Amino acid sequence: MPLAAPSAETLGFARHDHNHCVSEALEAAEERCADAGLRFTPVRRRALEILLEEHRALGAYDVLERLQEEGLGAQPPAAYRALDFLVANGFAHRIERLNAFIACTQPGEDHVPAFLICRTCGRVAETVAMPGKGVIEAAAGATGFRIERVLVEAEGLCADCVTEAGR
Amino acid sequence: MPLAAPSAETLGFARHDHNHCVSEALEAAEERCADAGLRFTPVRRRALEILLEEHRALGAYDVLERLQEEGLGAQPPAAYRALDFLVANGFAHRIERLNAFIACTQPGEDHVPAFLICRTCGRVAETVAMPGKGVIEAAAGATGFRIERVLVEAEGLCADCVTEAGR
DNA sequence: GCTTGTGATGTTACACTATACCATTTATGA
DNA sequence: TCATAAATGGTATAGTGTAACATCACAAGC
Ligand SMILES: [Zn+2]
Ligand SMILES: [Zn+2]
Ligand SMILES: [Zn+2]
Ligand SMILES: [Zn+2]
Repeated sequence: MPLAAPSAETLGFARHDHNHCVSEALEAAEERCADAGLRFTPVRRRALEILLEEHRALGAYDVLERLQEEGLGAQPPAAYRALDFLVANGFAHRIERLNAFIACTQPGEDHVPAFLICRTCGRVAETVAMPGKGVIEAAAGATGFRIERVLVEAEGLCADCVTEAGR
Repeated sequence: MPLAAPSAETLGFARHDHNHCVSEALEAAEERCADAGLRFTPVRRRALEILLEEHRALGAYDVLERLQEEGLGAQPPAAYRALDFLVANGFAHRIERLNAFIACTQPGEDHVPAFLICRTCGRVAETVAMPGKGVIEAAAGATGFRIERVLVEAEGLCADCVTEAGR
């Protein structure tokens, strides 16, 4: 590693060794795809890597832009296809509020993701929503609605931005 | 009422007297705007009425189309402005998952709305999310994130569509 | 009445997000 | 090898949302 020092950047809102976390996640994805008989093609791999590099939500066109720089697909469908694959197989999530995508922080584990979105700095943290205990589930049960997927996204200010604003 | 019989249609997923519910909600909105010093203009009133008429989520362009038929604004901004007003003042909600809007079922009351979205028939029911008791709030508190707004949207099959599919 | 400021509306033009569709290539498996 | 399915390339277009500026309506104060 000649120039760039191994960096500790902010993931979600916590610090960690970023280089390590990216490569590890990619390896894990590779392995999981092999096991599941999924094709982890160059475009899909690179798309995931792009999402992992930034720990924030990226729009499909942001991803496309980076893919284009490397000759991996030049049109919107290329990005959407890769992202759809990642979302469908649990490697990434879509943030509806932002029309954007983010790498999953616990791929492979069955979970109901929830997101904390800072409206100032745009960073996003993934956490987990309470499974099966909410009032929503109760209301659904009462009316016979069968829930297949729950989307939870919270907007507000992250700790750093609260401090900024508080001064 | 000459031709159309006073109808009992489906609100969310429950039956009710629809004519009555629309007019009542409009009157209530009128009153609340008067009290709060808000201008409940023709476009805004009609936009709310449109949302109330259908008890489902409508896209901004669906609303625009209906407004156009009556000469109330011909361009997208007209619809978006009216809808923004309704959302900002609690008369309607935006469903992020659908890029659509729906009239609030309990305007005036401070609540965290949650939605049940049927992926087959497209109907949407509003219920309430548990305020302050979820794991999300706990995770937010732990990291110093200050939540300002929470978005909860559940996708699945409504009772009718479950029955359909079950056969 | 007139002025003035604010908020609402009209209008154009454009930016951003997403998909339908068809042709071509690549991998998989009989 | 050949048939099949999956993935990609590419065009075009649909759908969603806003910036920016001009104009209009209204209410408060002179
Ligand atoms: Zn996840
Ligand atoms: Zn922040
Ligand atoms: Zn509501
Ligand atoms: Zn249904």
